[in-house]
Amino acid sequence: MARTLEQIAELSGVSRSTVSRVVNDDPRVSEATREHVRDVVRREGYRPNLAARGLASGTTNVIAAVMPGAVDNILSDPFFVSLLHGLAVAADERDHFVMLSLGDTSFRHTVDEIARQGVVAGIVFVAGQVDDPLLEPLLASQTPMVSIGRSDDDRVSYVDVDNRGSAQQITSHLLRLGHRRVATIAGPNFAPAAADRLAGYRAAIEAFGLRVDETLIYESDFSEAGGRVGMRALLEHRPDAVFAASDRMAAGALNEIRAAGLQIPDDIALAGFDDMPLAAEMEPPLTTVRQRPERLGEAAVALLLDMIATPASSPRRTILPTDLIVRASCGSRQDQKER
Amino acid sequence: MARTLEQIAELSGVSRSTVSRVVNDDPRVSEATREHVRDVVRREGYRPNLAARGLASGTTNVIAAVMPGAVDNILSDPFFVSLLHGLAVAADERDHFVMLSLGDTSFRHTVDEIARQGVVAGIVFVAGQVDDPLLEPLLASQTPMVSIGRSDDDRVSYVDVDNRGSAQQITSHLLRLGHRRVATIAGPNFAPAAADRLAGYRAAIEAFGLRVDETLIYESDFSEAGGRVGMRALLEHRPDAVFAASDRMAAGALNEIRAAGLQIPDDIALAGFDDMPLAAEMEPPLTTVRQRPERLGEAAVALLLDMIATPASSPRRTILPTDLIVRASCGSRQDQKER
DNA sequence: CAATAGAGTGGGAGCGCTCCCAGATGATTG
DNA sequence: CAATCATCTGGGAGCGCTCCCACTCTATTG
Repeated sequence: MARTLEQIAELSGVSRSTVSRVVNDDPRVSEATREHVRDVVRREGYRPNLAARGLASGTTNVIAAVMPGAVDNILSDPFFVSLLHGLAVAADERDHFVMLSLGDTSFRHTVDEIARQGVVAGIVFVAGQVDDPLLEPLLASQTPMVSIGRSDDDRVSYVDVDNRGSAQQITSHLLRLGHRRVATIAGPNFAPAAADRLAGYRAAIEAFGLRVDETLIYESDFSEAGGRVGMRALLEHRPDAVFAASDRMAAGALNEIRAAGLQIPDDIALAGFDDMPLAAEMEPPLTTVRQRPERLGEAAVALLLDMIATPASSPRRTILPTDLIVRASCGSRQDQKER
Repeated sequence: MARTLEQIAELSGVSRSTVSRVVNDDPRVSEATREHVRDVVRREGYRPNLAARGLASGTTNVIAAVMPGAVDNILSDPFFVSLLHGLAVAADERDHFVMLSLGDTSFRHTVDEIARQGVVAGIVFVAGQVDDPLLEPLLASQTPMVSIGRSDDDRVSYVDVDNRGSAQQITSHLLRLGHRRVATIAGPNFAPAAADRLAGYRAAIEAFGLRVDETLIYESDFSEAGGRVGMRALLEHRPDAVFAASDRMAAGALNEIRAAGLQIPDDIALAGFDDMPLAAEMEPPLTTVRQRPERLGEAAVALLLDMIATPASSPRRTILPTDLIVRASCGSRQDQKER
């Protein structure tokens, strides 16, 4: 059924080697031969056998996406889903496959296997937390790896968005609108992104010449429930604005604010992070930071393939920009902008 | 670095063949030899090279998950995410890998590649619609395949939940509670699950001795927005209960009902389908049909590996049960049950 | 006790490809 | 015009495994 290199060679009257060169875009083939072989390849629908190629060359065109941590958290989050999408698209565009390795430590088995032999050309690693226990075995495997999200480990290459800068920007925006008691519902401390956003929040307040009021900081998780809990706690301290570290948290906060009989943005301004579809549909629409997780995925693949193509000892980093999306929830109507 | 079969053979003083037998659990090895070789394998951390194994045996332990259709729709839906999770877990448990092929027709390329050569042992196919255009090439590839969700094509093996029966059950429940003008917001007609749920709805009404009122049926998409639109249209026809074909639609319907100043369940009872986490948290909590997409994923892997192990000409089907989850939104308090 | 059957083991062949070296051909040089 | 070179092509070797056949050895049979 499926043709082999040898058969294509015979059909086009050249040698195995020449067909191989054509298929792999090796320049040392005359234009005429190349064209002819290409025709035959097309006509016969020939595709090289991946296993054979992998065996002979010692590499593959498979990228592993390792997403550890509690799966419920991971996958219910649209962020990861978009990320995965970006990975898949980018990999496809570059003739690579994405192999999935989801889940918690029970997947240790698979991770081992992925890491060990030449199964995959590289790994995209989505760390669940700072110093994820999977990091070490993955690094030890010597397989090229890109982490999604910053890592303190200086052996790790990563792609990330500018969490700190974005958080500072949106917090500054709230301050510039006249809010003074700007609170934040932070993400879990063990997540680098959460720590960075909190740091950005602090930086904005200090840059504005105010002192950070620790009672206006509540650490929670990224979920909607987490946002509700955080908001409930913060309401006691009478903030006039809240920066939630994720849109889902902002949604929870919104419900809580409303339950307290307060108006958004008049009584309390609200801002989120992510710009999930949900954000624009909230009532009022949510001011937030737009990040494009698909871009992260694409960038990760690009970086990874680059690292594979031209190995370097030092890790590489890519930081993606974000956009501040101003909507009604922060109270930045024209008249308010001026006050 | 990585050892080969041959090296393990030498280290344990037996032949390549014997090690291969041990690794592959071939019974034709004496217990003593087996133990000894196992020890060496463990000690050396030996893992067979997948590419070599694939080349020699002509098969792999990779399963492709092909999820076509508009990705935004697919991946924003927790259903697919859970499904993917189930696939990944089940595959891992059975020493298989999941290769991801997301996306629309731009992925045709990858699908081609997956289908053609012996890259994957089998395919789990998530059809976006009836007669998905990807179905034909996938079938033509002769690769064992399991579809998630029913297919009319009698060459297709699939796993599915009992959409029709579940919809009939929940609709009957509404009827038994005393509701007579039971409407439904159906899913898109091209989705088999949507068609089945609608059929179940019709069946329940007829089984109850009523006539189906076509004005009480609104076809929409599975999204929350779709639910809102559908509910808005249905409100004109004064239903006293609504069965939404997904929880997300139910959420949209709920907002719309509330916006119309009506009470749930007193003015209009509401029921959904899926039992997403959201359902229990709605106000009031949503009566719905629980399906476990992870189970679908597991079942698909189980069926697929079964088909690979013992090929049969006729397609196989697995239908998974669902649970009716009664909560407050349908108005089934004790006193109402009796009226 | 020769004939036969099983159980356990070893090694050759080959999966389809890439890599490397060698050869053929024609163009370029002093 | 012989010597050198670049360009293109062909074929051997081998990647690490599985599969098959052959072989040895012990246990069983009439």
